[in-house]
Amino acid sequence: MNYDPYGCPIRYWLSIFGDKWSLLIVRDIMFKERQNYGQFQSAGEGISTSVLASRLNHLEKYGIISKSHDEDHGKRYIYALTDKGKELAGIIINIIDWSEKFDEKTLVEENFISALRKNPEALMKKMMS
Amino acid sequence: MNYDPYGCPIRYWLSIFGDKWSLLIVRDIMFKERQNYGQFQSAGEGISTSVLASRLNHLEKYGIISKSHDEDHGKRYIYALTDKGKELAGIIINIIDWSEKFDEKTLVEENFISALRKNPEALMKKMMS
DNA sequence: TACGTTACTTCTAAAAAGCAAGCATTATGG
DNA sequence: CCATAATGCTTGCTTTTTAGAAGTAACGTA
Repeated sequence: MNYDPYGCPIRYWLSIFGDKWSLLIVRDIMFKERQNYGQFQSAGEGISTSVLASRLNHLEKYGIISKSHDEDHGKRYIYALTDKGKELAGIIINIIDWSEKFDEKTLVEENFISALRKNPEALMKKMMS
Repeated sequence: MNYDPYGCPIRYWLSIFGDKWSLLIVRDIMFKERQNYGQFQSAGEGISTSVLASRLNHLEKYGIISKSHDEDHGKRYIYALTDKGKELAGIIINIIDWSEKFDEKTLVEENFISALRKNPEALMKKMMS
């Protein structure tokens, strides 16, 4: 049980998601249909605006999210998941599964958990669409 | 597509693994058979000793790793994955899969990747044993 | 052309991480 | 039974990162 230590996939993951906020932004887009700056900020998680700006840049730079003008709304931008970002679904499903299993305080909708454990592939496809 | 915002599983994950080092320690135990302080420290990743000590405490506190005396070796301790820690295998497999797919610089043994994509369940069981 | 909305940037203080050094505990060799 | 070495930390200081409040810039609307 081993793999090449150079170009480690775990380190790559950590270079993008090794902080308290980046994965929450992905979660917000994926599950909560948040898509612009104000929505991320007022999500109640308490991210400071300076860190939010830097995380959005970071995620865009690494190709996880895209940024485009919202035609109908002044200076507003729309942040969305790229394909690379959507394909985080598999990881996120596993995180949800694991947390639900080991943390008493974690609450996940029963529908979601049973879908996850019965047919994860189908759930993933739904999440990525 | 939604789940209850309270007791969020992603936040639980981040409370344990939302930093640059914790997941690397798990990787070291899982794949590199490292199991004591000196081995983690000299792994070449550059973790500072004070942070290493705090991360090991943290992981132990959250039930990811266990700490026991090495009977044969002076003051040495053995750090090992608990069941909860071993069950991170599913998440880690997905991270490896994703990184390999999207990062050119990431290198994973071909055997591992093909095992992962052909029969992830079997690989997981192997990893957890 | 003033005003609200949105998306940031800037500044300062607090917290965390990095780094070098030192200390404590447990063998081990003389 | 005392000096030495190996291991696992702890401590104190410096540097980097984050938090929080405030301010600015771009855009559309009245």
